[in-house]
Amino acid sequence: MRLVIARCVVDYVGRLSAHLPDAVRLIMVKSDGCVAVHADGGAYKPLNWMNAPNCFKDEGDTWAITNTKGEQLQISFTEVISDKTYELGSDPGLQKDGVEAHLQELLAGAPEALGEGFKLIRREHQTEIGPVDLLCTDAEGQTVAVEVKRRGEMDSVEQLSRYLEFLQHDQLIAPVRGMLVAQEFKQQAKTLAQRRNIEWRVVDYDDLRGMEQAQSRLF
Amino acid sequence: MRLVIARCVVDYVGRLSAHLPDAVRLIMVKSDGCVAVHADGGAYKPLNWMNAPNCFKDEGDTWAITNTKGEQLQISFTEVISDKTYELGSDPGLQKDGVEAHLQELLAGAPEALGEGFKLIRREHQTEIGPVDLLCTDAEGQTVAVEVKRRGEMDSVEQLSRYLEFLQHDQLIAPVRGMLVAQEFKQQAKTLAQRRNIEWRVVDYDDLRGMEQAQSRLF
DNA sequence: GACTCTATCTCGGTA
DNA sequence: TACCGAGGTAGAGTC
Repeated sequence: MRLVIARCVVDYVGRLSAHLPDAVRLIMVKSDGCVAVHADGGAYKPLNWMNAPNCFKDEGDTWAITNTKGEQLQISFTEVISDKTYELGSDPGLQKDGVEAHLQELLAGAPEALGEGFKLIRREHQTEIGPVDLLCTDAEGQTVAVEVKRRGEMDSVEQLSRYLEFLQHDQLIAPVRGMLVAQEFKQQAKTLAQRRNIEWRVVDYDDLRGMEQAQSRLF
Repeated sequence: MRLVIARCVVDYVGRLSAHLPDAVRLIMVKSDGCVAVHADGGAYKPLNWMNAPNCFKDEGDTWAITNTKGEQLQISFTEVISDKTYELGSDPGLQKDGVEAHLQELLAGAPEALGEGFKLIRREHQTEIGPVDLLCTDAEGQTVAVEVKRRGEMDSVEQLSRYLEFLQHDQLIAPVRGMLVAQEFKQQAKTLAQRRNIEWRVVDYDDLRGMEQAQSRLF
């Protein structure tokens, strides 16, 4: 990784045009070739950047970095204060826990957490406008389309509404109930769900984990 | 700005849990107190971070950074390779050109780009649930609610649908046509728009600029 | 402070 | 490759 502290002017032309007047900044060049220009503030997002893969041209006091789509980042240096390169080696990578995918996985393994007699038909059921997280049947054998979220907000209700709109026209599946499942809900989401005749249910991540472990001990 | 190159283990506990095994990384601390942990690859997004404002506790070989929501980032150093601080000064900031606001501006100045005989009634027409980008009349004098986007996606169709729902109940305005305008559209957005009886139209940014310039030369 | 919407979103998955 | 959806989305603007 190359770290350059320098006074510079930066221009980006691509999906939009952006210009940075002359000032001292950090320019980070990673070993995969991506470049980021950071100011000393403003969270982790750089002011300007160019992802890998790209073509890097060093013209002395100006760098011209172009990607395959023709977008270009140009950095003109007026004063280089520091220029150092470090060997970092490869990174073992980030391990995440507690995202939506895990919640969906746990629910697929324990559909009865959604309601008594619930059985899983399939995960990621494809429709014309995207995949429904879980397709189940309830105790009466009626189909239930389930949308799983970490937090239930308005757009979750709309997403499920869209799916239902299409599923109700699928003769193999209709009629369908809609159910929104999340660890917490915003009041607005509950209100909208009720108006749309969509059920909502709070599930607890740790409880589900417990159920899964209890089940795995049974077999 | 403080730049530390170090072998370290990182843990984040907050909205999710994330763990980084021991490896050499760059830790960037900006003057506003935000912290970012970068690997030597993977675009500009850090592996882990904590935005400002936060409480930074240096316990020697471990940093504990906590924000007001109780989320915590913990960095344990096993070997510090470099630790340097630079004065960057304040940044004049980024100047952008070519975002949605400009597209809306150009269309407001050239409504005929939306269809023959189109005339602008007003921009940012307020409804109970938010502003409609452009309100126009078509050649027949019927009102058209126009939503402007850089890219037309499903969310855009939903947004316009919501507005139309309210506008159709406004006796001064109804009946209203809905039109989605963008530089490009996703297929699913087109499908959903068609189902909702919403028109969609591709416009070209450079063409619009040309129209505007041609018009300004006329007067 | 809460809500809404944009973003050179980024990033990972999948067809 | 393109498309789709999640995100510790972040960040800006509005109310």
